[in-house]
Amino acid sequence: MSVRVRIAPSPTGNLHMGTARTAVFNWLFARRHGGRFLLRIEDTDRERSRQAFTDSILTGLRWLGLDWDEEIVFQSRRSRDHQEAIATLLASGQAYRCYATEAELHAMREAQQAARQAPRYDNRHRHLSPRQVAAFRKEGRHAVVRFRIEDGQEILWQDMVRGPMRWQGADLGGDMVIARRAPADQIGEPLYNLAVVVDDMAMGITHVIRGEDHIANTAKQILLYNALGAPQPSFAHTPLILNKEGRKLSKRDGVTSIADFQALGYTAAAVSNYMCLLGWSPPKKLGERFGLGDAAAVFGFDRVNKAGARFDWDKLNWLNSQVLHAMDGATLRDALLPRWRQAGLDTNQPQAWQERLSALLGPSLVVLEDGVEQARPFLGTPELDDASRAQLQVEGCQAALGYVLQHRPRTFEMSAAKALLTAAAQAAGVRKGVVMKGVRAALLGCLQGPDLLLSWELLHGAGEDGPRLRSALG
RNA sequence: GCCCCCAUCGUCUAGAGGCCUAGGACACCUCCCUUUCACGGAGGCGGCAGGGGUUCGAAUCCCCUUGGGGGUACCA
Repeated sequence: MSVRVRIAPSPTGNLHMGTARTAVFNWLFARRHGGRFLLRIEDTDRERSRQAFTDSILTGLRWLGLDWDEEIVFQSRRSRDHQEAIATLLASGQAYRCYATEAELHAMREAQQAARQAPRYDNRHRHLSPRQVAAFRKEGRHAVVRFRIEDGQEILWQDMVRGPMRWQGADLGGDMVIARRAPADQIGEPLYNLAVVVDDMAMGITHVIRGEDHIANTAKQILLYNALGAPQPSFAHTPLILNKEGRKLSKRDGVTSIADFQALGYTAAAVSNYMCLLGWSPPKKLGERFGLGDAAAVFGFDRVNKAGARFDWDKLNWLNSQVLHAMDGATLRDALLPRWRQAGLDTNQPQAWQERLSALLGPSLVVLEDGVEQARPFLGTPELDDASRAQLQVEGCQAALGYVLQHRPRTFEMSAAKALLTAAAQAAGVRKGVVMKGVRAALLGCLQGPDLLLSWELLHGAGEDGPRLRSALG
């Protein structure tokens, strides 16, 4: 049977790290086995679901390169199937209506808590007599639908990450609600566990790959598969991504949405690479810098860790810088251009010139956004910083700059420029370092940056070196 | 509270009983390259949570302790 997996985010927030990493694992597994990677939007929580979040999820997945294979399934459009399944369970007696009011359930939980017991539904309406039911209905009570969960049973599955798993029915909290409260002659909106199982069945999902936080759901869902007469899929519960404090990464941890990373100037290559590294260890031959395609060729759950993995900015930064350093000028320029525009920098230079600038800046970038500040001295007239101003006041610096300006050749030539700096130092009677720093200050307005001669050459090409040297004098 | 899961350098990890004097990567430190900042290169620091077993032999298997995490919805 061919592999079919899915990622099933709910559009109640932007695509974030945890979901994306789960998507990565699903995608890798599908590609590794020549299977299909599907997408289902779980938008049954009407209160919290937003179209904008659906868009964010699709955009994010595409950006990462996680292409899905079939039409997107929207859970909200599958309510007929859900209702049918619930009706089936109701008809077979595996589910029943519970008329307990919220107040009654609340009181029940209070009592349990007071007695230091685990909160759970006490199955009080599991065996209602027809008379009791009639009484509740006459009262006008609404009802939820509950699925029977026998306390005595044991639920077993072989987890692709964790090995043999075992769960006691008694630890599942009593008969579970599968349909929201509704008038007693109707079936309310389906709840998560029911909808997931029905949809996974309909979509022919063979392997459910999701975060460790779903383990308890898996036990409940296996019961539903059985009740609905469907074979249960394989399960893989991946370790969670943890924040700095070692807790499950959540939206409250600041930068966690994929769009945030993109905005900061992280590349899809680095982000997807890093997500693979959180919890999965690639075989040695792959190294640790690789594309999704390379990873897909060797991916397996045998090398997925069980313990949660802390998110580490340093490592992501390093990966991203590696990606950026390896980019050629043309690619980098295309990536940088929108950011330059956004920052209001002068982008009127010829494309080739911008590409050379990008190539010059490349090795010092960690994120694309760094390319804005670092390009600033080249694009538009720079403001001299304090250190530069001070440098221009250094004994002999002005004389040296004057000499440089005077003897500046029409066409820039590397060795000639180098010789000119030496000559200027001699003429002004200062060390060469003074001249180099002085020229740098005059040209770029700051004392640090890429290679001086290459920077100069670039500015010369833009016709900027003369004016800048001149304005630094005087 | 109850249930479940997990545990190797600061972080991500390799490790399937002898190949381990525990390997790699990031971070950190030093040096080299460079008359700047980076890049790059070469070194260095640093770990099997603790205690019991099993075994000729344990980071690896078992138990306990401790620590951490997840779950406990008419959310997904």
